[in-house]
Amino acid sequence: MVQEQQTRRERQREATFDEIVRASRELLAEGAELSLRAVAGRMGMTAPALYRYVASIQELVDLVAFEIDKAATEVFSAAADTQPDDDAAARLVCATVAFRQWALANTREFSLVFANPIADSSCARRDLLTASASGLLFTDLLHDLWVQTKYPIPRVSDLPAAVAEAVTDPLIPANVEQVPLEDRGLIWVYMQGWTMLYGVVTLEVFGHMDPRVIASGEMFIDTVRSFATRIGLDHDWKRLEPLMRTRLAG
Amino acid sequence: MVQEQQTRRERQREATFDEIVRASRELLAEGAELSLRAVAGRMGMTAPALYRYVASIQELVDLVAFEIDKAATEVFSAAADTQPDDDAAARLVCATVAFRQWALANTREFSLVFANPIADSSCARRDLLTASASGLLFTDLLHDLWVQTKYPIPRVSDLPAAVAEAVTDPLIPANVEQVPLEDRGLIWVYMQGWTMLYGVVTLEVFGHMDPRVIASGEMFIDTVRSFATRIGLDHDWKRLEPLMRTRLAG
DNA sequence: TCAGATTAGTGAATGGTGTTAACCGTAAAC
DNA sequence: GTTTACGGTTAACACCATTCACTAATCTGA
Repeated sequence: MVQEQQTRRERQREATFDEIVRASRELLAEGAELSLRAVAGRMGMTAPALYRYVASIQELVDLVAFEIDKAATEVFSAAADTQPDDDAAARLVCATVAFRQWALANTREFSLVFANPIADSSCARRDLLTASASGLLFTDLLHDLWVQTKYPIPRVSDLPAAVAEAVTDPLIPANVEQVPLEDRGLIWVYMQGWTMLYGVVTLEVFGHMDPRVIASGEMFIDTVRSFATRIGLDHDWKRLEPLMRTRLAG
Repeated sequence: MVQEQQTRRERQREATFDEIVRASRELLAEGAELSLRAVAGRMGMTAPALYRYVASIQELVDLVAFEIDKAATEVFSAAADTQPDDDAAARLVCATVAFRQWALANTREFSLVFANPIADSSCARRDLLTASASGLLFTDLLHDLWVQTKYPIPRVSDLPAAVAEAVTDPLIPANVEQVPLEDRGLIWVYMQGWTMLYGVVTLEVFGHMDPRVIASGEMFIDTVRSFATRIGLDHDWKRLEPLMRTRLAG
């Protein structure tokens, strides 16, 4: 279609664009700082040339963060796929563990994607956030579980006004087209879960927690169990906890 | 005592030290970046002079973070003190709300104190963390509540090994000398609460949440309620929630 | 009291950062 | 085939942390 009649220049441009984010991610993975000079140097260019592709270093960071999120989501998704389709609970648990393990193993990447202020509310930034891949994955997993088990969710009419508005017309990542308006309480449950997960993992990544607790992962397990009861998985916990622990160890 | 026979130089040095953190906090409050040049410039000095007082910019940041934490804790403590001594629940709730409001009003300070990686585990850093004033306040408030209501806490013997170790010999801020070994399950409850509180507030501060939910504070309220049930305050929630909402609005 | 040592500051310099401006050759467009 | 736009360059500016050599003031001990 439109893709096919790409001019040579456009293809070239896109290729360098890809190389920019690739070089950036390599730098990050090597533990180096992300800087225009470093990125440019790695591709045999000079720093000012990058301004033909990004308007500022912040835009580059946002771009890279978006790509990292996409790539990490592949990992989480693969973790979920180790479990059968009809076992949504296990799939959710495995993705959650994968998220935590990835965060601890790639702390600078985690900081970039999940601990980066969105304060300035620049349009580009918000758009990227809204399309967050990991957000979509976890809402999907939670939705799948709900379809299978129909755990209790609040009625939209019972939610506070601001929340009702947010779940019926969400800006935050959520594949909500598929879920009918009456069941949007599900989004609220998702937000609750995400808040809890985010809390433990960020605390662990930043090291603001007893190192022995971090190493053991007990607070993470405790948090997941807490949310598990919230979504009616108590009866299943005897099975899910060992699964979690093996996943954490491996 | 020792203080009195301070030599002139020592007094001078301490005064300059205080001025450094004061200037740093002023910069932060004005929304400027914290840099050696800026701090030195504000005090009519040059940047290299600051190396007589701190070994690196990171050490300055840690120092300032420590002082900010101390000052902020005064604010949280004052919020608790608006409630009578025998109403530990209300005191805890008010301090919690104060924490959240302070974090949202002073996001860069919050990031400095609570979203700063402790990765390098430099001794100085760890020591400061262990002496975190806000951590001490919240453990105290939770302890007071427990003394008053004796809400259920896990037995240390029921806790996972790593957790038991962490609560009997804590590195993380906690005034635990006063609480006997059998009751150290309290520390675990504290860690759970802190994790939840940290999760919401950090998510809100970084803007990784629907702006309408942030503005309304509903997720924050929801999280506090969730923890309130955890510490046996369900029966009191009818009273505590309105208190929270007035505090959030004011 | 006075010499020697310690201390708190300076200016200059190094090497790093993001960013802007002027320029230039080459590839695309008409 | 001429013109235009693009993608790169170099040079420069304004920051940043940090180190070094040096100076002037203060403290210390004989």
